[in-house]
Amino acid sequence: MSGEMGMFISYLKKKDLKLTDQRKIILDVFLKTERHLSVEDLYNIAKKKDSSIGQATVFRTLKLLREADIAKEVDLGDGKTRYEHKYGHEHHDHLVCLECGRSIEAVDSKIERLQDGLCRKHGFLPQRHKMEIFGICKKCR
Amino acid sequence: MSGEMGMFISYLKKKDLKLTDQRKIILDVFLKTERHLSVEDLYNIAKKKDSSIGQATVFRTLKLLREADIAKEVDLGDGKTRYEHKYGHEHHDHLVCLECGRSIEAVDSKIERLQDGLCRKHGFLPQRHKMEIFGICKKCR
DNA sequence: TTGATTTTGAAATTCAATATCAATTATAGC
DNA sequence: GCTATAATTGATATTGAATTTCAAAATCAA
Repeated sequence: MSGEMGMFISYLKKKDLKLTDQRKIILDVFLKTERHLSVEDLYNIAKKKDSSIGQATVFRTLKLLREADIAKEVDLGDGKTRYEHKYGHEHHDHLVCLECGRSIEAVDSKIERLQDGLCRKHGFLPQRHKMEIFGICKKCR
Repeated sequence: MSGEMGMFISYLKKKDLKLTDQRKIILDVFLKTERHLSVEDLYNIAKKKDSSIGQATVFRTLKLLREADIAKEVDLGDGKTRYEHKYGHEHHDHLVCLECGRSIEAVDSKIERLQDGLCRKHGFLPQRHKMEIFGICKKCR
Protein backbone atom coordinates (compact mmCIF):
# COMPACT_ATOMS: atom_id res chain seq x y z
CA MET A 1 0.00 0.00 0.00
CA SER A 2 1.33 3.39 -0.96
CA GLY A 3 1.77 6.17 1.51
CA GLU A 4 -0.95 8.09 -0.25
CA MET A 5 -3.44 5.29 0.22
CA GLY A 6 -2.60 5.32 3.91
CA MET A 7 -3.08 9.09 4.05
CA PHE A 8 -6.42 8.73 2.36
CA ILE A 9 -7.59 6.01 4.73
CA SER A 10 -6.58 8.12 7.73
CA TYR A 11 -8.40 11.11 6.29
CA LEU A 12 -11.56 9.12 5.69
CA LYS A 13 -11.45 7.70 9.24
CA LYS A 14 -11.02 11.15 10.70
CA LYS A 15 -14.04 12.42 8.82
CA ASP A 16 -16.15 9.30 9.45
CA LEU A 17 -16.22 8.48 5.80
CA LYS A 18 -16.05 5.06 4.24
CA LEU A 19 -13.40 3.41 2.12
CA THR A 20 -15.14 2.11 -0.96
CA ASP A 21 -13.91 0.17 -3.96
CA GLN A 22 -14.57 3.17 -6.17
CA ARG A 23 -12.48 5.47 -4.02
CA LYS A 24 -9.64 2.96 -4.01
CA ILE A 25 -9.69 2.57 -7.78
CA ILE A 26 -9.92 6.31 -8.40
CA LEU A 27 -6.98 7.06 -6.11
CA ASP A 28 -4.95 4.23 -7.60
CA VAL A 29 -5.48 5.42 -11.16
CA PHE A 30 -4.92 9.02 -10.15
CA LEU A 31 -1.54 8.25 -8.59
CA LYS A 32 -0.41 6.30 -11.61
CA THR A 33 -1.14 9.07 -14.09
CA GLU A 34 1.49 11.75 -14.56
CA ARG A 35 -0.69 14.41 -16.11
CA HIS A 36 -2.90 17.31 -15.26
CA LEU A 37 -6.29 15.66 -15.22
CA SER A 38 -9.74 17.16 -15.46
CA VAL A 39 -12.60 15.32 -13.79
CA GLU A 40 -13.60 14.00 -17.19
CA ASP A 41 -10.05 12.84 -18.01
CA LEU A 42 -9.82 10.85 -14.81
CA TYR A 43 -13.34 9.52 -15.28
CA ASN A 44 -12.41 8.16 -18.70
CA ILE A 45 -9.34 6.42 -17.32
CA ALA A 46 -11.05 5.02 -14.23
CA LYS A 47 -13.94 3.71 -16.32
CA LYS A 48 -11.54 1.30 -18.00
CA LYS A 49 -10.78 -0.32 -14.65
CA ASP A 50 -14.39 -0.41 -13.51
CA SER A 51 -16.99 0.57 -16.05
CA SER A 52 -19.61 1.17 -13.41
CA ILE A 53 -17.81 4.18 -11.90
CA GLY A 54 -19.67 7.44 -12.51
CA GLN A 55 -18.46 10.97 -13.13
CA ALA A 56 -20.08 12.24 -9.94
CA THR A 57 -18.01 9.85 -7.86
CA VAL A 58 -14.80 10.90 -9.57
CA PHE A 59 -15.71 14.52 -8.97
CA ARG A 60 -16.46 13.89 -5.31
CA THR A 61 -13.38 11.75 -4.78
CA LEU A 62 -11.06 14.35 -6.28
CA LYS A 63 -12.49 16.86 -3.85
CA LEU A 64 -11.72 14.48 -0.98
CA LEU A 65 -8.22 13.90 -2.29
CA ARG A 66 -7.60 17.59 -2.35
CA GLU A 67 -8.82 17.92 1.23
CA ALA A 68 -6.56 15.03 2.19
CA ASP A 69 -3.65 16.92 0.60
CA ILE A 70 -3.00 14.17 -1.93
CA ALA A 71 -4.24 16.13 -4.93
CA LYS A 72 -3.53 19.68 -5.98
CA GLU A 73 -5.79 21.87 -8.05
CA VAL A 74 -4.25 23.41 -11.14
CA ASP A 75 -5.65 26.11 -13.36
CA LEU A 76 -4.32 25.98 -16.90
CA GLY A 77 -6.56 28.82 -17.98
CA ASP A 78 -8.89 26.74 -20.14
CA GLY A 79 -11.88 26.98 -17.86
CA LYS A 80 -11.57 23.45 -16.54
CA THR A 81 -10.24 22.63 -13.12
CA ARG A 82 -7.44 20.13 -13.33
CA TYR A 83 -5.74 18.04 -10.70
CA GLU A 84 -2.32 16.56 -10.24
CA HIS A 85 -1.10 14.24 -7.52
CA LYS A 86 1.67 15.24 -5.16
CA TYR A 87 3.19 11.76 -5.06
CA GLY A 88 6.89 11.96 -5.88
CA HIS A 89 6.71 15.62 -6.80
CA GLU A 90 8.41 18.52 -5.15
CA HIS A 91 6.46 21.69 -4.78
CA HIS A 92 6.37 23.52 -8.09
CA ASP A 93 4.70 26.38 -9.83
CA HIS A 94 3.23 26.22 -13.31
CA LEU A 95 4.33 28.34 -16.21
CA VAL A 96 1.44 28.15 -18.64
CA CYS A 97 2.01 29.16 -22.25
CA LEU A 98 -0.78 31.28 -23.68
CA GLU A 99 0.23 30.32 -27.22
CA CYS A 100 0.51 26.54 -27.16
CA GLY A 101 -1.21 25.80 -23.86
CA ARG A 102 1.61 23.63 -22.57
CA SER A 103 2.72 24.01 -19.00
CA ILE A 104 6.17 23.83 -17.51
CA GLU A 105 6.68 22.79 -13.92
CA ALA A 106 9.18 25.09 -12.30
CA VAL A 107 10.61 24.53 -8.87
CA ASP A 108 11.76 27.15 -6.43
CA SER A 109 11.87 26.20 -2.78
CA LYS A 110 12.74 29.77 -1.82
CA ILE A 111 9.39 31.00 -3.04
CA GLU A 112 7.54 28.53 -0.93
CA ARG A 113 9.51 29.44 2.13
CA LEU A 114 8.75 33.11 1.55
CA GLN A 115 5.07 32.31 1.15
CA ASP A 116 5.03 30.53 4.49
CA GLY A 117 6.76 33.51 6.06
CA LEU A 118 4.20 35.84 4.51
CA CYS A 119 1.38 33.80 6.02
CA ARG A 120 3.00 33.73 9.43
CA LYS A 121 3.36 37.51 9.34
CA HIS A 122 -0.40 37.80 8.89
CA GLY A 123 -1.32 35.14 11.44
CA PHE A 124 -2.67 33.09 8.57
CA LEU A 125 -2.62 29.29 8.57
CA PRO A 126 -2.02 28.18 4.98
CA GLN A 127 -3.64 24.98 3.78
CA ARG A 128 -3.04 24.99 0.08
CA HIS A 129 -2.15 27.41 -2.65
CA LYS A 130 -2.52 28.04 -6.31
CA MET A 131 0.21 29.63 -8.32
CA GLU A 132 0.31 29.92 -12.05
CA ILE A 133 2.30 32.24 -14.25
CA PHE A 134 0.85 32.83 -17.70
CA GLY A 135 3.04 33.96 -20.56
CA ILE A 136 4.88 32.81 -23.66
CA CYS A 137 7.19 29.80 -23.57
CA LYS A 138 10.65 29.43 -25.10
CA LYS A 139 9.43 27.59 -28.19
CA CYS A 140 6.62 30.02 -28.97
CA ARG A 141 8.68 33.15 -28.68
CA MET B 1 -7.49 61.71 -17.65
CA SER B 2 -5.99 58.98 -15.52
CA GLY B 3 -2.94 57.02 -16.57
CA GLU B 4 -5.12 53.96 -16.83
CA MET B 5 -7.45 55.64 -19.31
CA GLY B 6 -4.40 56.52 -21.39
CA MET B 7 -3.14 52.95 -21.21
CA PHE B 8 -6.53 51.69 -22.31
CA ILE B 9 -6.73 54.09 -25.24
CA SER B 10 -3.24 53.06 -26.38
CA TYR B 11 -4.17 49.42 -26.11
CA LEU B 12 -7.36 49.90 -28.11
CA LYS B 13 -5.46 51.81 -30.83
CA LYS B 14 -2.84 49.09 -31.06
CA LYS B 15 -5.52 46.44 -31.54
CA ASP B 16 -7.64 48.54 -33.90
CA LEU B 17 -10.47 48.68 -31.43
CA LYS B 18 -12.75 51.59 -30.73
CA LEU B 19 -13.14 53.75 -27.68
CA THR B 20 -16.83 53.77 -26.85
CA ASP B 21 -18.83 55.52 -24.14
CA GLN B 22 -19.55 52.16 -22.52
CA ARG B 23 -15.90 51.25 -22.30
CA LYS B 24 -15.08 54.63 -20.81
CA ILE B 25 -17.81 54.34 -18.18
CA ILE B 26 -16.90 50.77 -17.29
CA LEU B 27 -13.22 51.60 -16.84
CA ASP B 28 -14.08 54.70 -14.84
CA VAL B 29 -16.33 52.83 -12.45
CA PHE B 30 -13.89 49.96 -12.21
CA LEU B 31 -11.01 52.22 -11.19
CA LYS B 32 -13.12 53.93 -8.55
CA THR B 33 -14.14 50.71 -6.84
CA GLU B 34 -11.75 49.24 -4.31
CA ARG B 35 -13.11 45.72 -4.22
CA HIS B 36 -12.79 42.35 -5.88
CA LEU B 37 -15.54 42.55 -8.45
CA SER B 38 -17.27 39.82 -10.37
CA VAL B 39 -18.67 40.65 -13.80
CA GLU B 40 -22.09 40.88 -12.22
CA ASP B 41 -20.89 43.17 -9.43
CA LEU B 42 -19.38 45.60 -11.87
CA TYR B 43 -22.41 45.37 -14.13
CA ASN B 44 -24.67 46.39 -11.24
CA ILE B 45 -22.50 49.40 -10.44
CA ALA B 46 -22.05 50.49 -14.05
CA LYS B 47 -25.78 50.23 -14.69
CA LYS B 48 -26.36 53.08 -12.27
CA LYS B 49 -24.26 55.40 -14.43
CA ASP B 50 -25.79 54.24 -17.69
CA SER B 51 -28.74 51.93 -17.46
CA SER B 52 -28.36 50.79 -21.04
CA ILE B 53 -25.05 49.03 -20.42
CA GLY B 54 -25.34 45.25 -20.75
CA GLN B 55 -23.61 42.42 -18.91
CA ALA B 56 -22.00 41.18 -22.10
CA THR B 57 -20.23 44.48 -22.59
CA VAL B 58 -18.96 44.52 -19.02
CA PHE B 59 -17.70 40.98 -19.49
CA ARG B 60 -15.95 41.85 -22.73
CA THR B 61 -14.51 45.08 -21.38
CA LEU B 62 -13.04 43.37 -18.32
CA LYS B 63 -11.33 40.96 -20.64
CA LEU B 64 -9.84 43.87 -22.55
CA LEU B 65 -8.76 45.56 -19.34
CA ARG B 66 -6.96 42.43 -18.31
CA GLU B 67 -5.20 42.25 -21.65
CA ALA B 68 -4.24 45.91 -21.28
CA ASP B 69 -2.76 45.07 -17.86
CA ILE B 70 -5.12 47.39 -16.04
CA ALA B 71 -7.15 44.65 -14.41
CA LYS B 72 -6.03 41.52 -12.63
CA GLU B 73 -7.98 38.30 -12.30
CA VAL B 74 -8.48 37.00 -8.79
CA ASP B 75 -9.81 33.62 -7.70
CA LEU B 76 -11.42 33.69 -4.29
CA GLY B 77 -12.44 30.07 -4.59
CA ASP B 78 -16.17 30.69 -4.96
CA GLY B 79 -16.42 29.67 -8.58
CA LYS B 80 -16.70 33.21 -9.89
CA THR B 81 -13.87 35.04 -11.57
CA ARG B 82 -13.25 38.36 -9.91
CA TYR B 83 -11.22 41.36 -10.97
CA GLU B 84 -9.34 44.11 -9.23
CA HIS B 85 -7.68 47.13 -10.77
CA LYS B 86 -3.96 47.69 -10.42
CA TYR B 87 -4.31 51.44 -10.01
CA GLY B 88 -2.44 52.56 -6.90
CA HIS B 89 -1.74 49.00 -5.78
CA GLU B 90 1.58 47.31 -5.40
CA HIS B 91 1.83 43.73 -6.50
CA HIS B 92 0.28 41.52 -3.85
CA ASP B 93 -0.82 37.98 -3.24
CA HIS B 94 -4.14 36.99 -1.73
CA LEU B 95 -4.58 35.03 1.45
CA VAL B 96 -8.13 33.69 1.22
CA CYS B 97 -9.80 32.44 4.38
CA LEU B 98 -11.72 29.22 3.87
CA GLU B 99 -13.85 29.91 6.94
CA CYS B 100 -15.07 33.48 6.50
CA GLY B 101 -14.25 34.02 2.83
CA ARG B 102 -12.41 37.26 3.46
CA SER B 103 -9.16 37.91 1.69
CA ILE B 104 -6.04 39.62 2.91
CA GLU B 105 -3.72 41.33 0.48
CA ALA B 106 -0.15 40.45 1.34
CA VAL B 107 2.86 42.03 -0.25
CA ASP B 108 6.25 40.48 -0.76
CA SER B 109 8.44 41.97 -3.44
CA LYS B 110 11.00 39.21 -2.97
CA ILE B 111 8.52 36.61 -4.15
CA GLU B 112 7.85 38.49 -7.32
CA ARG B 113 11.51 38.90 -8.04
CA LEU B 114 12.05 35.19 -7.57
CA GLN B 115 9.16 34.43 -9.88
CA ASP B 116 10.70 36.57 -12.59
CA GLY B 117 13.98 34.78 -12.10
CA LEU B 118 12.23 31.46 -12.35
CA CYS B 119 10.69 32.46 -15.66
CA ARG B 120 13.98 33.70 -17.04
CA LYS B 121 15.62 30.40 -16.16
CA HIS B 122 13.05 28.61 -18.31
CA GLY B 123 13.17 31.09 -21.19
CA PHE B 124 9.59 31.99 -20.36
CA LEU B 125 8.17 35.46 -20.91
CA PRO B 126 5.70 36.13 -18.10
CA GLN B 127 2.62 38.22 -18.84
CA ARG B 128 0.51 37.83 -15.74
CA HIS B 129 0.17 35.54 -12.82
CA LYS B 130 -2.30 34.24 -10.32
CA MET B 131 -1.33 33.51 -6.78
CA GLU B 132 -3.71 32.70 -3.98
CA ILE B 133 -3.03 30.99 -0.69
CA PHE B 134 -6.06 29.36 0.90
CA GLY B 135 -6.19 28.72 4.64
CA ILE B 136 -7.55 30.02 7.92
CA CYS B 137 -7.18 33.65 8.92
CA LYS B 138 -6.17 35.07 12.30
CA LYS B 139 -9.73 35.80 13.41
CA CYS B 140 -11.11 32.39 12.47
CA ARG B 141 -8.38 30.36 14.14
C1' DT C 1 -25.87 -10.28 11.04
C1' DT C 2 -27.94 -6.13 11.68
C1' DG C 3 -29.11 -1.50 11.07
C1' DA C 4 -27.77 3.21 10.96
C1' DT C 5 -25.31 5.84 7.96
C1' DT C 6 -22.77 6.78 3.96
C1' DT C 7 -22.04 6.19 -0.88
C1' DT C 8 -23.14 5.58 -5.52
C1' DG C 9 -24.38 6.69 -10.48
C1' DA C 10 -27.69 8.41 -13.69
C1' DA C 11 -29.99 12.21 -14.51
C1' DA C 12 -31.36 16.80 -13.68
C1' DT C 13 -30.07 21.33 -12.35
C1' DT C 14 -27.42 25.39 -11.77
C1' DC C 15 -25.10 29.21 -13.28
C1' DA C 16 -20.92 31.60 -14.96
C1' DA C 17 -18.90 32.09 -19.31
C1' DT C 18 -19.43 32.75 -23.96
C1' DA C 19 -21.59 33.02 -28.71
C1' DT C 20 -25.15 34.95 -31.78
C1' DC C 21 -26.97 38.55 -34.47
C1' DA C 22 -29.45 42.52 -36.01
C1' DA C 23 -29.23 47.24 -34.90
C1' DT C 24 -26.14 50.89 -33.67
C1' DT C 25 -21.93 53.49 -33.44
C1' DA C 26 -16.98 55.00 -34.11
C1' DT C 27 -13.59 56.67 -37.13
C1' DA C 28 -10.56 57.15 -41.27
C1' DG C 29 -10.70 59.03 -45.75
C1' DC C 30 -12.84 61.93 -48.75
C1' DG D 1 -19.58 67.14 -42.56
C1' DC D 2 -20.54 62.91 -45.08
C1' DT D 3 -19.92 58.16 -46.24
C1' DA D 4 -18.30 53.62 -46.08
C1' DT D 5 -16.45 50.09 -43.47
C1' DA D 6 -15.58 47.70 -39.67
C1' DA D 7 -16.23 47.28 -34.80
C1' DT D 8 -19.54 47.40 -30.95
C1' DT D 9 -23.52 46.75 -28.46
C1' DG D 10 -27.14 44.41 -25.57
C1' DA D 11 -30.81 41.11 -25.38
C1' DT D 12 -31.06 36.59 -25.70
C1' DA D 13 -29.67 31.90 -26.39
C1' DT D 14 -26.25 28.47 -25.75
C1' DT D 15 -22.64 25.99 -23.73
C1' DG D 16 -20.54 23.14 -20.52
C1' DA D 17 -18.26 22.49 -16.06
C1' DA D 18 -19.71 22.07 -11.50
C1' DT D 19 -22.92 20.50 -8.41
C1' DT D 20 -27.26 18.50 -6.53
C1' DT D 21 -30.84 15.06 -6.23
C1' DC D 22 -32.55 10.69 -4.95
C1' DA D 23 -33.54 5.87 -4.72
C1' DA D 24 -30.83 1.80 -4.61
C1' DA D 25 -26.60 -0.30 -2.95
C1' DA D 26 -22.65 -0.75 0.01
C1' DT D 27 -19.90 -0.03 4.34
C1' DC D 28 -18.77 -1.02 8.96
C1' DA D 29 -19.29 -0.73 14.13
C1' DA D 30 -21.57 -3.20 17.45
